[in-house]
Parts: sequence; structure tokens; C-alpha cells
Amino acid sequence: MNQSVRVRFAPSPTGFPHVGNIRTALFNWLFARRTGGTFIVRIEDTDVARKVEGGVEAILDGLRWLELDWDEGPEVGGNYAPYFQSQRLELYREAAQRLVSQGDAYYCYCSPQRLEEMRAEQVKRKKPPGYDRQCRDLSIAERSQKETEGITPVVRFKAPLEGQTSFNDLIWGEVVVENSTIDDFILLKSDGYPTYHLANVVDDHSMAISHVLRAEEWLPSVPRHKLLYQALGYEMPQLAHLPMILGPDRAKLSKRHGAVSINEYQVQGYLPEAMVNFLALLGWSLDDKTEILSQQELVKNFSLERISRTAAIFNTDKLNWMNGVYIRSLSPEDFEQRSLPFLDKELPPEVKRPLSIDYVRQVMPLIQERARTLAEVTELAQFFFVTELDYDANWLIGKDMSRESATKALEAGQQKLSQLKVFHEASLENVLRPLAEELGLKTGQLFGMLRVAVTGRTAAPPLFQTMAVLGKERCLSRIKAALAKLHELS
RNA sequence: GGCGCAUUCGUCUAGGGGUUUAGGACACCUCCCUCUCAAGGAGGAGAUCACCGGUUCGAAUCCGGUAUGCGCUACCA
Repeated sequence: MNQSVRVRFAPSPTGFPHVGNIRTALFNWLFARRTGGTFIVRIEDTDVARKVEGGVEAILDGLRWLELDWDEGPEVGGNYAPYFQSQRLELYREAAQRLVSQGDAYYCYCSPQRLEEMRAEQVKRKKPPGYDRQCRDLSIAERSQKETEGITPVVRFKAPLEGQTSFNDLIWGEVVVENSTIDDFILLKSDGYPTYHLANVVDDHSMAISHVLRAEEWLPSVPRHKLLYQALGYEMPQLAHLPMILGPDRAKLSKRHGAVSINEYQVQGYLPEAMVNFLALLGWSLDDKTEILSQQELVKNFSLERISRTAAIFNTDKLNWMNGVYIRSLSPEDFEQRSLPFLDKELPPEVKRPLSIDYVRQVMPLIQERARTLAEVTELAQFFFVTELDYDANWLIGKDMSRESATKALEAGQQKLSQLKVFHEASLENVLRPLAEELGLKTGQLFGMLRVAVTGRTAAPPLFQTMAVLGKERCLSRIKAALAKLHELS
């Protein structure tokens, strides 16, 4: 009764882990950490045909990135090793064998072609597709006939023809299905590998899994699993099916929805802590107002009872907002550390490497509260590093101003700045503010022009701070370049 | 086609018979702050709780049906 919690994340390396997979991992991890249980990673690599090279690494990298550490599984081992299903084939074979000898399963010699034709015919006649059980009651003679033809059979489960199967899900409650809707599904494929259903049941039992937390799409196959547990004489773990995560078009997440692989979010500059927070709130909530929760707070408050039953749409806007919140909450040093690799990688090649740490350290505080992702840092900070600014010269002409007046204003600014001994925020403000008045310009007009001249953009961090970081020399040469641009404009 | 599940602002959600003129967040709009942007502050708009019936003194909340959506229906997981 009071047995310890053992949960598992059981991904299949048939692709790269998307946010849905990772959300499942997160909930398993949270539940394990909350209850003081064990979090296990098991690789379900039974689909030889669809296996993707590097898939396992991508999954483990994703978990590591989000700091979802596992107690048993690849790399760390454990008492129930191995944790790759491809290394446990003997277990499944034995189970299948046992079911056959018990009369709960049978060999099926039907060819894939026959099955396909049968299915096409069923669909055509609007009949529910499903195996027609042709091999269910083969005689010994018929079987040995097939064997001598050299056909490698699959093993199918002998599903009950009548009655009902019901089960209880921690999230969905009681679900009942008619056994007549369950067909004789395959347990062991002809290549000797098990299907998901068999491998899953055998492993969850042999690894003493107490709770199965997995995606909602598995809900319809629970009756099959329950039947299998019964036939094998195993106790079924507790079940909790998690609501799905959908794309903006309400369809299951797919490649069309932009970044789907969790690794992709990492390269786009999302913070792992923001990702964890965001994912946790997809299908789970603490209360009616709390949005920002640290990993510790999530662990402390996580509960199965508060998981919802409705599918959630992955809302990138909200993720961006949340990521911005986390970026702003970073210490300046931390922000700098995390930004550095992005700057190094994304800044144009003409920018000298290694980047000057001192300079980066001055720039970053101006960027921190404006970036929503680390990838945006480069974009926002680019003008600090680049030598040549590229912009539309018309931007240099302030609101309600002419080319001539703009030129005059810039020249006046150039003049004042060149005389400045100390080039810092306060001293800049002290000369530039009065200058606007002298020229009869609004501060917005003058500062706007200088901003474009010095940054090449109309929106940038506060002017004086920006100029101070840029330094006198760079500012003056940029103003000179701006005047030249203005001159060419005619 | 069959089976299963779901349905509260555009989105994530709170709420589980009276405390709700349905609360919060993102996005959107307005204003404030202000040299622009961002952040921040103050407001606004946005949901007859899918629909129809029923139970009840009273329903977003309970029950039934309908609609819609999604999932499953593979020698994929």
C-alpha cells in the first residue's frame, strides 16, 4: 500500500524530443521529487525501422538542460538495468512465450499484404478496422504447414470477445470499454522485437513502476494493457494520463509549428528555468494567480490532483514573456555568462574575437531588460560591436526638421562632444540637454538624431548610457559618418 | 466508420450548487513615466462558462442528449 513511488519517462528515439515529450518527463520528475520517489529513464527503442541516429543523446541532453536528473537509466545504471528495451528482448520473448502456452496469445502467419488488403476492405465498407482473427484458432497441422512454408509468425494477444474492461485513471477517473472493440493486437513482431504494449507492461512490472504518467494519447490503449497485466498475473501500476499539448492550430504538435524539438529552444536562447516553469503550467496550475514558480517551488507544490484534463495549446507569446521575466531576474554576471556564447556565435565575423570581456560587461546591463531570449541579445547589442552602421539616412532627420537643420544640429553636437573631457552619462546629459535648447529643438528631436547617428537605429537603450559605453572616439566617428550620409542625401 | 475523452475571454488557466456583476496571466488598446525602445505603474476591451433539455428555491458547477474538437483504431510509439 505505502510502497514507494517509482515513475519512469520512457521516450522512444524515433525523433527529437518535442515539448510534449519533455512536459511528460517534467511531470514524472516533479512527481518523483515531490514524493521522494525514484525517477527512471527507460529508452523504448523497439522500433528498429524508425530509429533516429542521435535520438537518445538529444533526449538526454534535453533532460540535462532542464536539470531533470534521473536516478536510474542510461549512463547512471541502476538495480533494474538494462534501461534500453533493445537489451531486454529475452524478457519480452519469455512473456510472449508464456502467454502462448497459457492460451492467452497465439502465432499469426498473416502477411503484411494480407493485413493491408483486409484493412482497406474494412475501411471501404466502413467497418471498424481490425485483425479478423484468421490465425486465432489454427490447428496444429495448419500451423506446422505455415512453419514449413518458412513464415516467421508474430505473436498476437487473444483478446476476450465479450464483456467489458474498466480501469481507473488518477486524472480521468473511471473509463469503461467493451472488449469487443479490442482486437487481437500484436505482442511480438516478426523481427523478434516486442510492440510497445508488451514491452511496456513487462518493463513497468519488472522495474516495479508504481505510477505511469504519460500522454493522453495512450488512454485508449489502457484496456489492452490491463488485459495483459491480468494475463501475466501482474498488478497494474496507478495510471495518470496527461493532457496533450497542441499547436496554435489545435492539431498535435508537429514540424509545421516551428521549433518543436526541445533542443531547438535551447539554441533559440530560452532559459531552462523559464522553459520548466512554462511547461509546468501547461496542464497544471498552483492556484488562480501564481505564474512564476522556481523549480524548487514546483517540486514543493506539485500534485496530480491539480492536473487538468483539457489539451493545452503551446503559446509562444507567453513563453517569450516568461523568458523575459527570467532574463531580467538574472544577476548581471549570470546574464553576461549566458549571453556570451550567443554573442560569440552570432555576431558578424568581422567583429574581433575573443570579445573584450570588459566591453561586454559594460554593454550587457543595457540589454538585459530588453531581451526576451538570449538569441535576441545579439540583435539588440549588435551596434555596440560592429564597425560599420547600416541605416536609412532619412532617419537622421528629426521630426519636423529639414536636412539642413538636421545637419546643423549634428554638427553642433559633434562640436560639443569633441570638447568633452569626461565621456560619461552625466557629463553627456549636461552638455546635450542645454544644446537642444540652444538649437531650439525638443530633446526628442536632438536625441533621436544622435541616437540614429550613434546606433543606426530609432530604438535603442537610453542615449547617454549608450554613448558612454560606446566611448568618445566611436561616437564622434559615427557622427562624422552620419554627416557624410546626410550630405549624400539630396 | 467504431471506440474513448474533452468543451470557462484569442491563448494558458482559477473556480467543483448560493460568497461570482465568473478571478488571474499572456497577447491587444488607452493613459502615466520618458530622449526612443524596453521595463514599470494605472485603466480598458474581451467569456450569456459549446448548445438544448432536466434536477434544484438556486447550476459554470449535478444528470441526459446534441454539436464540435481531439485522440486511438499499424509487425509506430
